[in-house]
Amino acid sequence: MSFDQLKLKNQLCHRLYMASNSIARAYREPLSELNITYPQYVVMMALWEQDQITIAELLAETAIDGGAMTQILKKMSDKGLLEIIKDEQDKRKRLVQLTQEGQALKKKSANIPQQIKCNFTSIDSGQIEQLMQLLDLVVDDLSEKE
Amino acid sequence: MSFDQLKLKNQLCHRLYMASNSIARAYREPLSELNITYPQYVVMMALWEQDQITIAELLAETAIDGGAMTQILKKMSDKGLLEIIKDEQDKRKRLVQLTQEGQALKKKSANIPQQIKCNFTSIDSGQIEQLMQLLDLVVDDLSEKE
DNA sequence: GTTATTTAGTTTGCATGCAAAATAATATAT
DNA sequence: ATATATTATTTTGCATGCAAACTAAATAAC
Repeated sequence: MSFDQLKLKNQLCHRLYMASNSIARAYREPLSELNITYPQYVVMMALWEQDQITIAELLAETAIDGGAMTQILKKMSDKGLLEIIKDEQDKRKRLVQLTQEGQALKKKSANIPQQIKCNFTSIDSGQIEQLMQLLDLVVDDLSEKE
Repeated sequence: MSFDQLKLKNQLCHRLYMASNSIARAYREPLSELNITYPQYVVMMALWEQDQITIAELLAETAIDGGAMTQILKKMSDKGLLEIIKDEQDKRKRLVQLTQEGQALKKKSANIPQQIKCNFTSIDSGQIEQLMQLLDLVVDDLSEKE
């Protein structure tokens, strides 16, 4: 056998690894000016769309690890971006709620997508759309199927 | 303004994040049977293609972080998969060399690509090829340009 | 109505990714 | 030749991703 399948150049996983790390790295500088990390930015985006959701809902939206989420939310809470309040109906649950400062950060972030897109000179928006659709297929195929 | 650009569903970065994590997770089980982690597998793939290369070359091939690489190689060396030897010409450099055990692992890994591909039911090999090409464009656009 | 089970979150231990500082050795400059 | 800069690699500190164990609270079983 040829072992071609084991060559790095033929691995979708490695392409995803490099692309994901590359783009997360591209966000570092713009986000550091807002004093947040990339996963924290993801949490913010989720909350800007839907505020006052449970941690479980936030986990489902962001696909961030549960163990990491606890730490991330604690840091964001310390920074004054959000508050974690108890759900009186179900005391197991906790609700995440943006502070005014957290809400205000949305405006400061409005230009970040554009900043990132500036990097893309050899790929157009149609191809990015196509890329996202293909990635959705990958994620769907790999998600828990039961 | 609409802030549509800040919605999670419109973020290429988040698609890449989910896809990359999903596929790395898919490798966990098959690789745990070989007693290696995903980045260690990437190092192995690089070395199966080209053995006895410097750490710098290995970093370039794999795109793994330099700081992490030191630890990864140490663990792989402890497991007896490879050896790190000094370059007598240039004493700053160190060469990475597979052991017999490391070379033998290639055969045991031969079926892993197929195992992973079994997960893909809604995406065909043509689309995967297309996906990899698009990812290459992303990586190229985001790589250090100087 | 206790007991068992499930659900929501947190904690822990390990393995990175990353930036920045530190080390050691080679190459350059003057 | 010696000071300076560059290269190769390691170390350190912080922020996750992940699996597994753990806690607390709500549900289901009986």
